[in-house]
Amino acid sequence: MSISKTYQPKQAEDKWYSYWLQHKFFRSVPDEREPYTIVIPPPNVTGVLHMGHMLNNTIQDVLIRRARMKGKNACWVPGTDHASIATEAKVVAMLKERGISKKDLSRSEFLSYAWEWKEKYGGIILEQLKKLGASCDWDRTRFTMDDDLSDAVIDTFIHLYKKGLIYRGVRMVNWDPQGKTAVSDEEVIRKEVNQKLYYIRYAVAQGSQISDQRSEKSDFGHPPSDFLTIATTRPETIMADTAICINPDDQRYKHLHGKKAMIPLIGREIPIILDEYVEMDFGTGCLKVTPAHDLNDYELGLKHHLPVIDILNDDGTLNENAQILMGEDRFIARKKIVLLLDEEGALEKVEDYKSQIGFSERTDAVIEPKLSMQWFCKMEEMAKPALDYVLKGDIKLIPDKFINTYRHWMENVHDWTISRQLWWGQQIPAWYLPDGQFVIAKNREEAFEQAQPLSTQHSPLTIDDLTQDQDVLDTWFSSWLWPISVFDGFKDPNNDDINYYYPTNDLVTAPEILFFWVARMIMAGHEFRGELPFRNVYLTGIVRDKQGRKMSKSLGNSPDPLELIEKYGADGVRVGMLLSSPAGNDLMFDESHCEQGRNFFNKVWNAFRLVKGWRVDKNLENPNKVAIAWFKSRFSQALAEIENNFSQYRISEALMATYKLVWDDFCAWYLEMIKPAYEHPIDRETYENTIVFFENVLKILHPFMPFITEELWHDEVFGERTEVDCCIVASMPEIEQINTQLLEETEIVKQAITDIRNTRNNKQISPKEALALSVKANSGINYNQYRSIIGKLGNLSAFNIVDEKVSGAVSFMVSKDEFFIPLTGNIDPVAETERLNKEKEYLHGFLKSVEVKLGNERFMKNAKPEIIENELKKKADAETKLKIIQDNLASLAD
RNA sequence: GGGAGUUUAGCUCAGCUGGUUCAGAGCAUCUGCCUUACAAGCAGAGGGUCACUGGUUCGAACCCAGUAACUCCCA
Repeated sequence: MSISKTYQPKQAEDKWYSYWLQHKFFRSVPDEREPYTIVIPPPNVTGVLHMGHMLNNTIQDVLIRRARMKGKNACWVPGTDHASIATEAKVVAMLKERGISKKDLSRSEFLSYAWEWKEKYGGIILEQLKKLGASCDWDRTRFTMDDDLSDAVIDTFIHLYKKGLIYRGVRMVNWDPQGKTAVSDEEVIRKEVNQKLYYIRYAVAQGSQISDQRSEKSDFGHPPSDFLTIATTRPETIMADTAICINPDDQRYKHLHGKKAMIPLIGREIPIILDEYVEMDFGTGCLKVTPAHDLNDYELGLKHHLPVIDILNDDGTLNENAQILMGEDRFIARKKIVLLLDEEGALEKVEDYKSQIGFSERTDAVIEPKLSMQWFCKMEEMAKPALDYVLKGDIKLIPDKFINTYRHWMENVHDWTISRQLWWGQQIPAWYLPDGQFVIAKNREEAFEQAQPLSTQHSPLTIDDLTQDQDVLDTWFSSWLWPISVFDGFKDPNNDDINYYYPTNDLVTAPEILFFWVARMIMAGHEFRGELPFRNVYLTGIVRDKQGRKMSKSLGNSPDPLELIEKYGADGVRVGMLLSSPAGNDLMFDESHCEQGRNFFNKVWNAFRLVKGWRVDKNLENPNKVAIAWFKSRFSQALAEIENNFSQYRISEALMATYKLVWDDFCAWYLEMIKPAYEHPIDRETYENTIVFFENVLKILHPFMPFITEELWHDEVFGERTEVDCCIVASMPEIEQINTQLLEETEIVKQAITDIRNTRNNKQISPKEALALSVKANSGINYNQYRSIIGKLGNLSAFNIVDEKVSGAVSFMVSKDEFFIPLTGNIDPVAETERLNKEKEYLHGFLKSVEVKLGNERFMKNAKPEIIENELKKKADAETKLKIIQDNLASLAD
């Protein structure tokens, strides 16, 4: 069987992915092996694969494949999230395109459109993950609105309600006027925005005696006692003002105590109240208090028992309470009211002003603080044990710098707004009686039973008198159950799956959703199973572009992952994603990383072509015993390093260690050491060892580059393979004995070879021209062992081990050993002397610093013995080298 | 405004308990090679006042304090 000159990723990827599926290698069922479990952070059904997913899922797949090869029962559970706001927005947009308005649809009509949309597009992202090579157990695919998962949501709602952890109340919430729903604090993105600060005059009256200045503009505003000035960024809300507040200590406004002010344009009278909350040096020191439209004002209003006047409709337009500009959008109203105020002479000035404004994560609309009736979940009680898991180290956050952030959040946790004014999602199981009382029940029948005794009506209550709450639950209210619900832990709390797979092992996710999701899963795990949901949380970074900007669709700076796969192969992209992404650090994505990944698999492919081309001659002796022994040791050494990196979740470092082992040690050194001359056969022993090494190389590469490794695994050079003898389920090589002396000596040999090549470079001698080399071994290394390696890689015609210096030769020193290349015609004694003098100078300086250290009484007294010993050794080594150099200088002078 | 983090080669990052004259890797750069596995390559090389200022120590990239710049979270 011949092998093509280059690797064809696309073909191999399709072939092996379906082969793996067909042979159910991703499938996991409980057995006697140790489980290793990851639940996927379910991507939104509306999602298309972006670079963040690529990074996240590559890491998960590396972990899963590695665990599988280490003999664990590896289970990666995939699925999608119903993402209520995002999906509902998508469906509304789709309907709009078809000329249908949501208003004209009943709830069930709308939902049937939504499900239709979900069936059509909801699976796209999972299909895309397959292209990446994700080895999920697809038979276990779940969706957060599957019947069982929805049941779990409703049951937990009821459970928490009964426990007193869920309540209903009027609160100030973040209102998204575009999505027309409340959103949680975590879904509000704050951005700094250039705004205007408007200074507006309010007339002041004695008690309730307000003069009719309103009609006489000329009188307005001259004597300071006649008006006060407030500063606001939101002039359109003045109609909702219910007080003016000043600091009681503010000397400027003592005269206003106990008086009243009048709102311009509408002439409503409001009290002037005193509170230390007001900062005297911000704005004018007079604060307009608008309880309905500002959180702080709302709290101030509660304290001072102020009325609440809400002037906004759900869509952000002004309502009849505003008295003026009714029906206008809040931003248009702002512009118009400024003109009106100016006309009336109530606008003093306008300044530029920068401040933070909240935007909806989902719709990007400016968030409006709004009072509304919502459902809440109490967090404090559940946060406590969830915090302890992390503080005690039962759950590890990687990197651990996130522990602080986590603690800070958990200690200051506030109640969670769980209702959303949407249709797509789990409808809140609250049922209202005609008189406004409500019961919490799983369905209408149960609700009716509970409701009957409560009824205050004269006529008997009928089941149809009940109406269910129109709102649905926050998406995260289903996501937080994910690690339990994917194993049916609610429906059947003692089933084999949940008992076997739960708690899961690792969770790989973005730090942005540490609180949204991770913290709440920990709470849910404790609340509903009395156990943590996972042991390690690997927090990835954000994928950014070269300029450090977050990759996003709107910026258009994100490459299409599928195109990248097309261009560099899935293996190339996987390696590219991992090359530079330590946990918790943002990843500056650069396509050149993928190129590096592609070059890497190309290297592996070509190395394979070399080995595959060899012909074995059984009669040959093995001349490569040292090379083989060296690579064995080196492989184990690297394996230990890789192992150690993985144990600390340093995945990019594990990849780099693998990369260097394969490229440098295996290809550049080992294969070059043993490579037979062109068209010459190889001995059997070397060949067989090399085949085993290659197989081991494929194994350690597999988690990073699953496709090419599987492709090569099945080549005939490895002998017959059964149908299920695949790289994906091969067992990882184990660490064997490491011969440290051999490794150290080989490093010296490699350095000597480099120096030979260097000499060639400097003297412009072709690599093809064989050279003679002599070594005076002062270190005790037996160079006979390395004769063939040095001879081959250095292209030597002779290699002599000598006891005396060779005069008239180019020389170099590695460790303590001296090497000589007789190149009489080529030596420049002046340059050589200069070089040696430089070396001498350096060693003198070095020696001096060591001697100073050793002569320092306090060093000798305080330093650890092994450090002193090391310094003594350094001294001795330097002295030996110095002596050699001096000898060389002397012989040059002859 | 409060809290956290970062700052080491042109770029991306290592540097674990302070101890090889002030330091490593990959990529990029430069020089020479189309040497029948690989130019997506081979062989070499250069490149750093470890952000700044002080302190602790026999000894600091590492510990402490302050300064600056950037990033993130919360208000």
